[in-house]
Amino acid sequence: MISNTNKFKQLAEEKQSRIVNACISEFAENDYETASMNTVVNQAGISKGSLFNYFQSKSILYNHIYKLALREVKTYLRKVRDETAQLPFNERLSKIVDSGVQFIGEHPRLARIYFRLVYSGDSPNREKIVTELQAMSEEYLGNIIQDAMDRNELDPNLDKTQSVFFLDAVLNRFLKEYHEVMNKRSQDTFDKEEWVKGITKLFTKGLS
Amino acid sequence: MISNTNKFKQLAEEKQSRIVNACISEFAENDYETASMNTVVNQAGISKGSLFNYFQSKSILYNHIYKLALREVKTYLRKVRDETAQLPFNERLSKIVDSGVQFIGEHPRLARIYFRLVYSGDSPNREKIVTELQAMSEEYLGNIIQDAMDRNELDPNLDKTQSVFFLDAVLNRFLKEYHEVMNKRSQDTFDKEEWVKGITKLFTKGLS
DNA sequence: TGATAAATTGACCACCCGGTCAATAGTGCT
DNA sequence: AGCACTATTGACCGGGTGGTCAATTTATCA
Repeated sequence: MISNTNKFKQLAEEKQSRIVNACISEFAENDYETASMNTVVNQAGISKGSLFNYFQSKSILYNHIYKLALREVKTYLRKVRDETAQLPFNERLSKIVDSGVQFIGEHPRLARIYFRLVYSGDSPNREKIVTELQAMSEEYLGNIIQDAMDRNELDPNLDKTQSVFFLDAVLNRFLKEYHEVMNKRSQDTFDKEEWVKGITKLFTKGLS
Repeated sequence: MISNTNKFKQLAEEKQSRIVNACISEFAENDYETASMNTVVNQAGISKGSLFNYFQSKSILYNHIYKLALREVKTYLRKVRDETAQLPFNERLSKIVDSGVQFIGEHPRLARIYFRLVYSGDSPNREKIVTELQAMSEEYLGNIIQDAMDRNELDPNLDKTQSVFFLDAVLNRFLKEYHEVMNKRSQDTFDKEEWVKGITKLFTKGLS
C-alpha cells in the first residue's frame, strides 16, 4: 500500500508543521467524527482545497497523525526499556511509569489522541489499530515480565498473558488519570511517588 | 432541577418502551455527537415533533437514558454486595466479576453505553457524570476492601484510595474486554474462571 | 353530532459537514 | 515579456444535523 503523502512531504517544513500542529490540536480536542477539516484549514492558515490536495481524505489525514503519535510513543518506550534492562523489576516498573508521565508532560496533545483512540472513539481502522497496539503492549510488557520471571523476581509459573493484561490495565488507567488531572486540577495534591510505590507493591506483593 | 419528562411518562407503556428501546440502540451504537435523532424517531416509529415534545433536547434525552442504565447497574451491584457480605474477600471478588459478566450478558446495549461514557465520549455533563461514577465506585469497592481489612484478609495499613483505584482499573478493563470479546468472537477460547482466579490472586498475593 | 382541546405530524430552518474543481496566483524558463 | 506549468484558492455541492411550528389528526365531552 503506497500512501501518497508525497505532495505533503515536499512542502516547506514550516508549512508542514503548521498543518500538523493544527491537526494535532483538532484531533486532540475532538473525536474523529467531530473533528472538523474546516477548523484545521483555518487554524493552519491554508485553503481547504490545499489540505485535500495533500491528503486525499479525512481518514488518510487522521492515519498520518496517528502514526506520528505512535512513532513518538515508541521512541519513549524503547528508550526506557533499553536504559533499564539491568534493573530489578520494581525499579524498572517505576521508570516505565516515569517515562509515561514524562511523555504526557511533553506531548499532552499526542497523549490525548492516544487515549481517545484506545478508550473508544470511532476512528477509522480502529479495530486494526487497537489490535496492533495490543500486540505491541503484549510484546513490550511481556518481555519485562519474562525478564523478571527469569531472575526469579516474579513467580516463574505465572500466566504471562494475564499478567501482561493486568499490568497494562493498571498502567494505562493510571496514566490516563494522571493526564486528566494534569489537564485541569493543580498538580499538587498528587503524589506521583506514592502512586508508583503502590503500583510496584501491588504487582510484587498484592494487597495482603 | 425539575426534569420535565412528565409528558413522556404519561404515554402508553408500549410507546414508551418502543422509544426507550430505539434510544438505547442508537446511543449504544454511536457516540453522543454521532447518534441521530432522526434514526431514533424512525426506529421508534414516531414523528420528530413528538420526540422533542417528550424530551426538549438531545442532551435531556441522553440524560434520561443514562440514568436508566445507571439504575440498572446499581441494582446488580447492590444485589451482589448484600448477597456476599459474609464471604471472604477472594470469593466476594469472584462474585462481583460474575455479576458484571451477567450484566453484560443480559444488557449488552446498556453495558456499551456505560463503557462509551466512562472511556471517553463527549456526552453532555460527562465530567459531572464521571465524577459521580467515581464516587460510587470509591464507596462500593471501598467498603469491600474495608471489610477485608477488618477481617485481616488484606493488609490493614493499605492505602485505601489506591487499592480501590487498582481494583476498579482491573475490574473495569476486564469487563470491557469481556464485553468486546462477547460482541464479536466466539465465546470459546475464553476461560472466565481462569481469569477470575488470576484477578483474585493478583490482589491477594501479587505476581511473585 | 359537533365543538373544543390535546396529541401528533413532517416540511422546513439555519447551520455544518467532507469533498470538488474551475478559476486564479505564483514560479521558472526562454 | 510572454509562455507553460504548478500550487493554491474558496465558492459550491449533496447530504445530514438538532430543533421548530403551523397544520392536521385524534380524543373528550355536552
